[in-house]
Amino acid sequence: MTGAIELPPQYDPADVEGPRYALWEKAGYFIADPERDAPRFSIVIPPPNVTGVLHIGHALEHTIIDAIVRRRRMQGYTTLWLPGMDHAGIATQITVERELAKEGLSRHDLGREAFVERVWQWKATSGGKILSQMRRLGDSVDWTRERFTMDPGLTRAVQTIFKRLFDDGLIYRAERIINWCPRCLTALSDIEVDHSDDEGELVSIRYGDGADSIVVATTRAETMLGDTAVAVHPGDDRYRHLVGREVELPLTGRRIPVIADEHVDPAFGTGAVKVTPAHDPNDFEIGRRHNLPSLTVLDERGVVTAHGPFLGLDRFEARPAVVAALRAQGRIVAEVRPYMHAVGHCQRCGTTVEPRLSLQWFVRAAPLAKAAGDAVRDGRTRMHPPEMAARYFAWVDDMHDWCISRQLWWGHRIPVYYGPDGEIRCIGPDDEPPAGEGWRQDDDVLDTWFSSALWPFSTLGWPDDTVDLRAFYPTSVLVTGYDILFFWVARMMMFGLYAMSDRDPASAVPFRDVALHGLVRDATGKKMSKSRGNAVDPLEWIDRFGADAARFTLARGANPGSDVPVSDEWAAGSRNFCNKLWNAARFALGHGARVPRELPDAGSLSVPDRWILSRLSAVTAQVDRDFERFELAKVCETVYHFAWDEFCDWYLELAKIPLASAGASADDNAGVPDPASAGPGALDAAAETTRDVLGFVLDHVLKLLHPIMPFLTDELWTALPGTALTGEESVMVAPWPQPSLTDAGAEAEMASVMRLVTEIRRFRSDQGLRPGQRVAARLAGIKTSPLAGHEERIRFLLRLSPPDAGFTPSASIEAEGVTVELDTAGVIDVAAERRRMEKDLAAADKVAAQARAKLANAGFTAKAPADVVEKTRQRLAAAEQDITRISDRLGRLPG
RNA sequence: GGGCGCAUAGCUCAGUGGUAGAGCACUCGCCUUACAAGCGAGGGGUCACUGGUUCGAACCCAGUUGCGCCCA
Repeated sequence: MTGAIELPPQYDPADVEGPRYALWEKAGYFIADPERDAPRFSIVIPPPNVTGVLHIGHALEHTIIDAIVRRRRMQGYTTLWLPGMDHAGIATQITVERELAKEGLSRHDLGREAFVERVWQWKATSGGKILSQMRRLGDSVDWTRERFTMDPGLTRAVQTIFKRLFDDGLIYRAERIINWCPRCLTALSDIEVDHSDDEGELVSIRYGDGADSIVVATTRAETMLGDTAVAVHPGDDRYRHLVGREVELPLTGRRIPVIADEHVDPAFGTGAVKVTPAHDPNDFEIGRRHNLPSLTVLDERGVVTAHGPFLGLDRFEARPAVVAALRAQGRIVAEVRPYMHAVGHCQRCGTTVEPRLSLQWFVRAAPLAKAAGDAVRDGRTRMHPPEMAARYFAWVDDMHDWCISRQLWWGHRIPVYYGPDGEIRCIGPDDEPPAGEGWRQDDDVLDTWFSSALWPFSTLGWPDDTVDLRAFYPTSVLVTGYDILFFWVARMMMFGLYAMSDRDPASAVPFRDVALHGLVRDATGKKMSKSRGNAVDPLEWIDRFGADAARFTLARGANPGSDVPVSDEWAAGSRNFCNKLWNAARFALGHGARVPRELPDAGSLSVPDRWILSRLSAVTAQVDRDFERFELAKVCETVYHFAWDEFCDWYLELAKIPLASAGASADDNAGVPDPASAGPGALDAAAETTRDVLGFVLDHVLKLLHPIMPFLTDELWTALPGTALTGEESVMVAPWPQPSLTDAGAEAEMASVMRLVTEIRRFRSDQGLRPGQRVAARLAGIKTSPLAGHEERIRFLLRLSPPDAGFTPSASIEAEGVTVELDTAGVIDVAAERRRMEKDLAAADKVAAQARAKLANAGFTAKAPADVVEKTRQRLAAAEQDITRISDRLGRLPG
């Protein structure tokens, strides 16, 4: 009948994944049609770096996004997941400069224009590896809308917003202390600096002599060459006599003033601090307040420029040299070494950041940041999990101005021109740059994050009023790591609200929901890193376990806002789950399962049918609830448990009864008890119903799992007869399932069957009876029990044969109101049976004691809800019955 | 120093007032004709500590200890 019977017994993802992705792409399923009459759902990719390759963090993020997007697509939304990359100014420039260096060239040898051209060439040949890797993962992105931050359209967006901000006074140029990387030779914003506690030294130096001397402590002795004051607290009596006087700055011969400033902490060190306005942000502020000169003593590479013996020394060479020279003069009063203190490092290259006084462009953050905070405060944008909003507020409510100029060539060049007479002109994308003698454009480019901050609308065509922009902005959800809440989320909020300020406030936000995920960690919760050697390569996982297994492993750990531990073992477990589904489908297809046009009416459904359908309804509803709350881990847990522990372990086993009975020969039918009353017609009808229910449940399970495990589910779904009824060729575009029937009675009945079966299995296991061994048994009392209709099912699951003429029960077990008498051919392990019963007795005793204690408490019976009291009474009664029964049996055990 | 969070089985984590759970790991028995990447059964927890609220606390409150992260 179906070719599906020939499915191999093991699932091989390698056979399936590539062709299936190609099929989806060819069919155009990923493409969003904004003209279609349907609700819309959009997500922009957090743009990976053009120099990057797919790492496990991307795999996690993309799994989450793809799952969300695929479900919405199945729900009928016009769904856009927009892919693309950012140009990664510093990283890309470093990469290409490194290539050039192999040819013995620097970017200056090429010149700006040729260098930028060279970067574009590099991008064309070596950049964007991650895009093809995303296909391996199954990302259902709309490739026709792929964007890059340096594209003409996005560049136009950058120029447009720069000009607007400039005209609104929200962008300004100023000489400030900024974070400078002496290796990348560019300014960095505050958040591109990573702080760590490093070993250093704290050196106390005596400035001046005799009564006019004062001791200052510093971790950066070499900067003393640029000191222009010593500051003390105005209320500090120790130094009151010195304020207003001058002391001699050692090694330089300069005399510098002692000043009083409120911001000096009198309790720290000696209470006196050296002031180097050109090389320390705090000192810069002190300098501004007191009109101190700023003396730059280090150049852009961190080399000493102050004339004297230290000229030309690197800052880290100059430090010990300065200390040695001071020591020689007897000016070192104290040294603490090692001294742990916070040191900033360039996020890209790790070099110690140098605070540097320079002329840079800044975004005035306060008004933009306030709007960004308010949008979350008033619920226009919701954070998941909500606790994360606290961090967001802490950042946006106290945001420093953002340094946006970078001394690079790769990036969006600042659209500002300087005239011969000191004019400054900012031009928009459609303006002619000023021509004429003496005009030149600013040399610097903008921070990459400046363009990334526009991503949710620049990618949709802004500043033009495009169809896409109208259809897909605001985007529905932003999925990203909590570690870049500041980098990205806050800035997209700021720029989105600003650029869209002509819209109503509720639809000016760049996204309605922000779903934050954590970092992927190893099995013991350690951060993954190349140096530690514990990093997982997602492509290797895909090769070894399949993309679906890799995705399931990640999704299964994806609790909102929490880190995600993973290991090879867990990925193997996910692969096993894939294989389980594969085999469940193999069984079902081999037995004629097909998706019915509609479910058979309730009257022709068996109790197991109604049970599994009822459970499926509950699972479907639960999956929907969890998807809405971005609880991917719970989605996985729920479906995994249903598919494996309920559908496979119980329903499929029970389905073998009607399937084997119908039209089967006596031989095929071995072991399956014939219901004496049913004729062949009834048997066939039961089998047909079972085929329908099997197909129905399988169809739903595959749909529910498709967002997480797209490849396997589509492979099986398309093999399942009946799925194409409504014309869909792929589960990707099939309608998302809805709960069907609910039947609490069937659920309770099946729960009872399962408890009984498990109880007898326990006996069999304790007695060492092999699983396959048939045992003659009598189910006494079943006819009058609630399980009356289930005898053949119980017999089948337990491999119990009917009592024959010589039936001699050697053991009996009472459970669920049924007494199961077994003929174990006289062989019974009495000791094992005694252990089993004593254990049951102890358990019942414990339950009874707990329940009795509760009921003895007058407060409990008086104040607890009636149903809770009643349940406790029932529990006690049941336990007491068990105690009586088990004690009685124990007493009658031989020996 | 400020803020946020965490502490539940060997490991990683769910569980937000009413009988402590899952995956993996572990023990025993099984090639039972969908699946050994499997099947059946089992062991394992003073829910960090102390106090409080409550008839009842893993859960709510306060404090303590330890750990993590963000910011300065």
